[in-house]
Amino acid sequence: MSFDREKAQKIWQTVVLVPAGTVSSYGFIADLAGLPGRARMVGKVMQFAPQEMRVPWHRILKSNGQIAFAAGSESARRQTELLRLDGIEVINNRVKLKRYRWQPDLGELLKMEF
DNA sequence: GTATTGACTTCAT
DNA sequence: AATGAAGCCAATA
Repeated sequence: MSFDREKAQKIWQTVVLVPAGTVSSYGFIADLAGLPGRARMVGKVMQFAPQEMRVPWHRILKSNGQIAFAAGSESARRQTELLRLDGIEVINNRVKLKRYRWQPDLGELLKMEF
């Protein structure tokens, strides 16, 4: 495989920081991971996230709060279920960002400097 | 090697 | 609210 393990690591590591009960977006994660403008790469890399890392992929949504998968698809339903387990309300394949958006503090971000 | 795709985002209609 | 175009770039074909 010709995939960039280093960038992937950084992305996974960033997503792991998203706490239960909150959500974030592909673009924002890309920014935090030092890859501004590369939201698509975040989604790409998620497929390859090793299970032992327990990456909370379901907490990542589009910038407008919608689930990235087509409404009604198998993946969308699974994501919806996981979000509800986190206590997040999902309506019409979308979440209210005003209510659930993750706002990282400096302490959390500093953990990533390694 | 070129071309298309896609777990995206933003701006402009 | 909906739609389209442009930017993005690694993975697939």
